[in-house]
Amino acid sequence: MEEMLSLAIRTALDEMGAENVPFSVEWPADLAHGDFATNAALAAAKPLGRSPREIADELAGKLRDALGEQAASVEVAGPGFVNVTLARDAIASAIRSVPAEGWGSGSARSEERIAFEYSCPNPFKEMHVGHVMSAVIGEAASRIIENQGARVLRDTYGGDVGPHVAKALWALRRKGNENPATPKEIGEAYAQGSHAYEESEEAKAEIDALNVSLYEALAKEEGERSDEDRALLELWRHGRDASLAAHGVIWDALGTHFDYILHESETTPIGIAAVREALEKGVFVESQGAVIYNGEKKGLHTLVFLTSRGTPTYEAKDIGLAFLKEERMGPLDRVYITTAAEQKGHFEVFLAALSDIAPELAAKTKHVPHGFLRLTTGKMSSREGNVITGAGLISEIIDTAQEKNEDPLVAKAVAIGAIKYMILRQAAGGDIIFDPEKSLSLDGDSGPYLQYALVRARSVLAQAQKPEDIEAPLEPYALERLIIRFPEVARRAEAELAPHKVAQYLTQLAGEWNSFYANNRIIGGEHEGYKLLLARAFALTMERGLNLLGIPVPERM
RNA sequence: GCUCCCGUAGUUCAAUGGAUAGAACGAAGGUUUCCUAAACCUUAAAUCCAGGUUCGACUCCUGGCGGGGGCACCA
Repeated sequence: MEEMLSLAIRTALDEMGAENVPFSVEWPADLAHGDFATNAALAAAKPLGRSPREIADELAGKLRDALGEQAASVEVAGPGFVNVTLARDAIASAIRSVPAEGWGSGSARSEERIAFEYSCPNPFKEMHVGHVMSAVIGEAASRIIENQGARVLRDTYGGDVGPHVAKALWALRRKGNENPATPKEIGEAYAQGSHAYEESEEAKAEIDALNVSLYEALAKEEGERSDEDRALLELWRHGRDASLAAHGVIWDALGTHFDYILHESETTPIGIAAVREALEKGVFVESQGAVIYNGEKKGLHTLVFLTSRGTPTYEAKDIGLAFLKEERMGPLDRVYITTAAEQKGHFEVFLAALSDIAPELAAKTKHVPHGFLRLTTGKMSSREGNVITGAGLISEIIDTAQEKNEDPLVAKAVAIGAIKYMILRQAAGGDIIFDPEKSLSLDGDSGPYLQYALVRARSVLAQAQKPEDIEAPLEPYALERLIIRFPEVARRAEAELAPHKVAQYLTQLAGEWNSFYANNRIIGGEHEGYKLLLARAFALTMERGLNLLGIPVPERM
């Protein structure tokens, strides 16, 4: 419908001599202004040298002819907007034809193969809320992209080598723990190692040495490894496996999964080789024993890629990762990488370096920054003991949800819905302010609000006879006009990679449904058949919308 | 110091350069012989400051004030 309108406006403008004037077709904030509005007359006023009202009148006339029975009215309003209100029959027929499958899907990306990286917790550390945020955003974005026809390959990438691993391993060895099984043991070991690293010169030296030893042991062929290497690697594998198993539990709870789990230990050799090769070509330079990328030439920071000890930093590993993804997951049309916004500067330098090494890889890579979850009670820090782990957040919210829901499955769906909505309701990239005292909202602007609206609609449908298509009431409900916008909302959310657009829309939709529900008797009321069709269309829309966000739908509430 | 991002009701967030800046929480009041009151209906309440561009500015530009991130051997 919107496309048809755009085309009609374009044609009309062409006839009036305003060929290349850009214009927009938008949804008036107030439904009283119609279903669509265009600023075309305002935009064309200057180039045509005529008054906006005059052009708007002419344009409205042309649109009336072009749209025919589709439009109930085409009116000029305000300074020169042209508002189009859809005809009752056009709306009703759109409501009747909402498909049971695939409603709101598109084909804009149907030929594309896309890698989406998110969550990315490090082994040897507990998953914290940042990784949960990333997982929620990444899963929703992946679904929104898939909805436009693309094949999305989800991947997560973690640092299974590096100083943080050395700290954990060092502490585990100190305690004589050769087979750590729980994330808690590993998390504590990491904390102890970090502490020792800062407090003791001796420990620092040992940990640095251990870090290098691990890199070296990994780089050797199995036959070249010493007993010491093998023992270190075994401990390392135990720790990594235990961490990954714990992360898997949380990913499951969040309803996400990965097609590829990639590790820094795999990207390290590729990254080092690529950086060394590029060093010879002058992409990197040596400075104080380290290999650095001089970002100043592109207005960026200068960053170390290979340290003076010969170990790679995560920028070098990311170079390796770009190649590894292409090799393992490719061919890829686009590569999305989600990280915390604080890494923006680092990412720019990485991308600048990559564009010098492999421009085709850099060109298709896009960074998706996300904010932090911040506490109203102050900054999270392990010293303060107010760090929220992913597991802790989830179990806390489930406890809250359980107060109203005895059924654990329902409580879980409500809790996960609440967490996901909290993260997805606002534009990704900004911090989320979380008040642990108030916990999080299960009323109003919340995940459960959306779930509840859907559960009620389904309940009505379950109790009613099969919807019969009888006459629609003369005046369309606001709910109807909102429902038919869904495909366009989904399309825009993908184009702008903005899951919150879906969340915002669904909240408005749920509000409109709740209002309709409260003010209209459906079963046994007037126009029962049509109202049931409307309830069905609403339920399908909400269901699809929640699905795009990855928010589960409980059977009842 | 350099650089990036942000500043909207008491609070947490929306608003592709458009019409009367929209929700929710909180506040005040109301709604249940009727399909689930996690709901609905009312009311009060906001664009940091000063310029500029534009028919039109929360949005773009300049300057200020305030907050946050980043700035080489962590990730």
